[in-house]
Amino acid sequence: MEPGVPPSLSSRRPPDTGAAASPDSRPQTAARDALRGISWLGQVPADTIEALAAHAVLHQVPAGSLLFDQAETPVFAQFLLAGSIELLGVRGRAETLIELLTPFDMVIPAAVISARPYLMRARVYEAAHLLLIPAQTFRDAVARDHALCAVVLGCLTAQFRRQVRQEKNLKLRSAEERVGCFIASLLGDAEAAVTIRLPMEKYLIASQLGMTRETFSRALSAMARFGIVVRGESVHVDDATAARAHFPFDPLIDGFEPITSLHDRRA
Amino acid sequence: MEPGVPPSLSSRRPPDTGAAASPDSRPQTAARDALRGISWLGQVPADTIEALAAHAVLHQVPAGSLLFDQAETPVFAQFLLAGSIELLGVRGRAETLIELLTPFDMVIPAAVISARPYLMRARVYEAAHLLLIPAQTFRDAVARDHALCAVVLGCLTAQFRRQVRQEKNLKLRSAEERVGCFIASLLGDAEAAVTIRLPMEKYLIASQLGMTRETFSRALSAMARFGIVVRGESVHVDDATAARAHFPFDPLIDGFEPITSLHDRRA
DNA sequence: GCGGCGAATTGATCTGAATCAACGCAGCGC
DNA sequence: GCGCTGCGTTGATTCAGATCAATTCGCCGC
Repeated sequence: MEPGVPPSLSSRRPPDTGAAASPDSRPQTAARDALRGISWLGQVPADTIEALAAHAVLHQVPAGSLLFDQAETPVFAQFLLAGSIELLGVRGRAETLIELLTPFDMVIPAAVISARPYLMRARVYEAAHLLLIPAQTFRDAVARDHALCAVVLGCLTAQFRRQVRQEKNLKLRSAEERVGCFIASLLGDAEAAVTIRLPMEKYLIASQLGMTRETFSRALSAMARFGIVVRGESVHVDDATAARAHFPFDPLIDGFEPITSLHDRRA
Repeated sequence: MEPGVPPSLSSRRPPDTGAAASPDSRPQTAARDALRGISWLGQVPADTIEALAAHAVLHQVPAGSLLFDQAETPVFAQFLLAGSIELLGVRGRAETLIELLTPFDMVIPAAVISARPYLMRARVYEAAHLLLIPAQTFRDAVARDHALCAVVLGCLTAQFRRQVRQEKNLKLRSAEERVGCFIASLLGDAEAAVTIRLPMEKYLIASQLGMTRETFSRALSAMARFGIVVRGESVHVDDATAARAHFPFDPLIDGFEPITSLHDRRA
């Protein structure tokens, strides 16, 4: 049933074996610096950051690894620092991609916060760099620190809205339109003829757009009608303005969804 | 493109005209009682409840009304006290149902919290009873009161997880399976033959299950194979246990998703 | 050079569900 | 009574996109 299931079906390596962390002479320092690097945690006071860092572990995970499976109970709160992670709904053998996470995001905070079983499988797409904090430690910190609670709320808000956007894209546009809009989104504000490069392998893009490789390939060919010619990973567009006109940007579907905090918009 | 668009296409009555509220000699008292009636707000201290109630308005809205449209900026935080509300993704003429809200839930807190445009249209399904709080008042209260922040986080968490469940149901099951599982969920723990009643009109169920009336009707006929016979709004099941076996309950899709607060599971 | 392998392309076919269309059958107003 | 209108059923048709199958391309190791 499912488009885009990567071939390497995971060298099962649950992070539960916290031991395998990258060795560091002062691990807490590294963890603290990593947390500091997440800009949307900026509002969180230093002592809470320290408390989290004290129990944190940094982890590198190769592509294809299973981070956790659905029905498992969250053991760690996880921050994605690099790479990407696919979140999949699973039923028997069938998998369906629900979302693709990129830095700097949390891995399903909804399950961690509610201390209930994951509803999705998480598999590493591109080799990832994670920061792990024991789930209970994290929940305690959220319960104690209002500022942390507020930024987690902001993070979850962004994830919710991204999911709505994704669902609208899938249900309101045809496969060809999705491809066209995806290409259009790569054009930036170019005016005339441009040649750009696909940002990743095609089967990867296909699964993000919710279709099979074959359908994606056919849709790309069909783009020729609009002066969009794809050869290999390079995309030549005769007239960027015209292309955008055919596949108009919809801010309520395609727009970027930043993680914001309550306090950001007080001003 | 869309299943289940109700006929009465909204007697546009935006709540922005806060005036139309139900008259009450002591409106704040009524609002406070309403807020007290929302059990998941239990953790929130009395003075915050009072502050919210002071600016709150109670509102009754008939079926079919448009609460707000996508792209609008939230004016009120809204609590659904009775009735139901459909949340729709819209593109041009096409609508697609994303979620159906029931009491006691907030109406897209994600947009209110982030102070960004709604991504969905909200239309009243069954005549609704709402409590409105000016958006900025609500955001300020969340920014000031940690407990309120925590329960809103819990509310949003539940909504996120419900949406994941819904998406899995749609993408991992066929139309017929969805219908079967829906029927099975109505059986409770009956063992042998039972006759039950459909909880609402069929076209309504169809749209909740993400299909057209026609497809739903055909699927119901097909249920006869499994000893499930529908006539009018009554459903006769020959063997409830067998029916459940054909359409097994999946706790990661069908399960109920309660609104929980961080503090609930401290014990 | 060769062989092998996964990604990509292309074509043929299949299928689930939407769409289109016609009709039965309630309830309601007059 | 009449006709209306909205729900529900049933049948025929269409269609987008998945699936199946066959090839080609590009890349890597040797």
